[in-house]
Amino acid sequence: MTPTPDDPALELPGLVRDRAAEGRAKAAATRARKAADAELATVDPIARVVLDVPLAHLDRVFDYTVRAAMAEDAVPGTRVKVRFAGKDVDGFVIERAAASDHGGVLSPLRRLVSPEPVLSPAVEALCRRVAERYAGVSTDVRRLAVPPRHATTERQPTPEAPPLPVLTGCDEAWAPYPAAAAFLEHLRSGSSPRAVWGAGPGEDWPALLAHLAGAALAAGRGTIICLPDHRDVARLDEALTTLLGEGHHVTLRSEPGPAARYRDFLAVSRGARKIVIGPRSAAFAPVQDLGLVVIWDDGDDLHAEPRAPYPHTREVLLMRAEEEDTAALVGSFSRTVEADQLLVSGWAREIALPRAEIRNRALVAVSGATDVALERDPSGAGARIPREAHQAMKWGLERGPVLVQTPRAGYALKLACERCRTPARCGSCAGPLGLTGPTSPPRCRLCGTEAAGWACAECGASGLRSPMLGDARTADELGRSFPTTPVVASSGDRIRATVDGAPRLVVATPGAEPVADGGYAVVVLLDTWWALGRDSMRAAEEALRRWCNAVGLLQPGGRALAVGDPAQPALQALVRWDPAGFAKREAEDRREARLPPAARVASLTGAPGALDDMRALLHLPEVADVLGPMPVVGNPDEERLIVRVPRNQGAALSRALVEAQRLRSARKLDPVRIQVDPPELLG
DNA sequence: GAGGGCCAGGTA
DNA sequence: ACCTGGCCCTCG
Repeated sequence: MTPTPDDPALELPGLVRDRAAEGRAKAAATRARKAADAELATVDPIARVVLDVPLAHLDRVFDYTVRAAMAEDAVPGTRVKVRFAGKDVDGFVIERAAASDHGGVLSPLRRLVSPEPVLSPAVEALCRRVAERYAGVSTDVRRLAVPPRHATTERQPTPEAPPLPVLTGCDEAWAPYPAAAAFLEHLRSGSSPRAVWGAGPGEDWPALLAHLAGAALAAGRGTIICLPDHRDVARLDEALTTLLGEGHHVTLRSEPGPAARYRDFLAVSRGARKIVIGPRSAAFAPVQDLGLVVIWDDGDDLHAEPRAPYPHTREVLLMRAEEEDTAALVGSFSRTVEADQLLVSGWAREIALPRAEIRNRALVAVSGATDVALERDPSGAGARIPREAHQAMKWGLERGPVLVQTPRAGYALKLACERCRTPARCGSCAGPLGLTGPTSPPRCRLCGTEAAGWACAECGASGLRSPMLGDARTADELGRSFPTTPVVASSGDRIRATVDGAPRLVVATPGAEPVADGGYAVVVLLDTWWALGRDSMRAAEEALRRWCNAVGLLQPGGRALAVGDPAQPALQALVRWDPAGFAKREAEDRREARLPPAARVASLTGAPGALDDMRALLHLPEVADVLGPMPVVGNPDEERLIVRVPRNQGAALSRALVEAQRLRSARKLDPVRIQVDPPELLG
């Protein structure tokens, strides 16, 4: 535009003139804008806005003025665009106010993205509490809570819910649990009972949970039920549809895509649906008149959110129950130490089956896999599936389907020399050899090279044994033992959701068990030693949970047999169907080890230098204990620091961590990842 | 995150 | 007298 002047002095007056003209235009524009700005909303002209910026030091509200044109629509919970530090930033209106306590000049809301209030006050409060407790940024939590906007979907109206059918059968379904009557009564009368529910073996838990949601809805109260995986969600979805018909509940999931996800979310936020089921993210659903929150199988690690700030669904729901004063139910076939803590502290009551009723429902036994049998049959097959197990399967197959739970996927995972038991190695890369099927030769599990003519490097023997057997091998073996019985396998990426009630053998890995129509006649648990031998503090608790979930699939009066060491406490708890008692023992161990839930623990991960200055910025409670720094497995560039406080200092710990993170993020220091009570610390 | 003020220390 | 980099704070 302006030609480059040869002589700056000569051109200077021109520049001055240009500047003056620009200045006048700018001033006029400012005046015009000021005039428009001056027309502010007459009522509550201030909007408090949270910015969609994941920075700890910006995790607070900022005030903006609301122009008259937006006065009606910029309600709490709406998405807006605002000017922040010279840039356009997304945010949510949190509240409207008559005045601001900010000393400086306020900018106006730049744009109302949509008049749809998607962040309800209750959910906003929840996001803040979750962020506080997990020493994270509330923006991260809001992203878990509010799905991305889909404009087309938003323009469509949400169909109203049909009239609620007459509900029957709730009290009958819950009748076996004596304490359930009081829970139901309180739920219906609008108060907020809280319970830990130990479902009995063979329980049709989806039906019972559907009844609870129905009872709440009949009392005008909404329900959220979180379940670990999509198969559990599908089962409950079906039970709810059976009980209530279509149109009373939504299933929040991510699979059907952003449009469907947003449509279902809007159906909830607009109040047209009051029952929400789904995995983790459903815990944040903006259910109106929320009256009940439920978590099923809270020990499943799928309930732990893998994204920052790593909240656990159980904790989110329990916070919600407190904040919104709702009823709460923590249900499962097993019992976590955390659920036990709820009972011990008196926060919740127990809903359980009387012992006599448990005995009516299932007979659980242990069959020892003895060393004698191992000696006799070095392939291990005879010992893995002892005579008692075969007999139990035979008994079951006369009555219906039989489930065989075997802890490992694959065929023979590891091979060793038959004579000297030296692990078999690949000739070209020294990787471990394994079998993938009954007819294919052993292969290297690393490079895939076939090892057809293998001979042991130590002793020269050419025979291989497989000390570790997979579920495919188990299915194979059982197929030979029961030649006329159909055998189906379910594991890994080939999971079968259901089987009918016809007699058959179902071989499945834990968590992949199909649901049998009418329940299994018999459940056999193989290789129980393997699950117990995992290198994890929670190995026994997790093993028992998986066994209980399998035994949970029995038909009434069914039998279960676990193959393993009868002296093992976890197996004894299974035989007595006493996961509650086992959780109490585990709780005692954790208390002694000063681990959650007896303590609150934070894991701080980052570059060594970052951890050093983090420590300098951290003003921990007096009682805190700092462990480490220690190296992080699999990442040589990072170290980890563990900070531990007694449970009642948990809030103080989180506050200190947040404060340090604020300083760090303002100073652009290297990031430190914080995880509060990380599940993998124990596992 | 980006931009700006401020101080310290080095540079012309 | 001036530039540069690190530090720290503000941003509505």
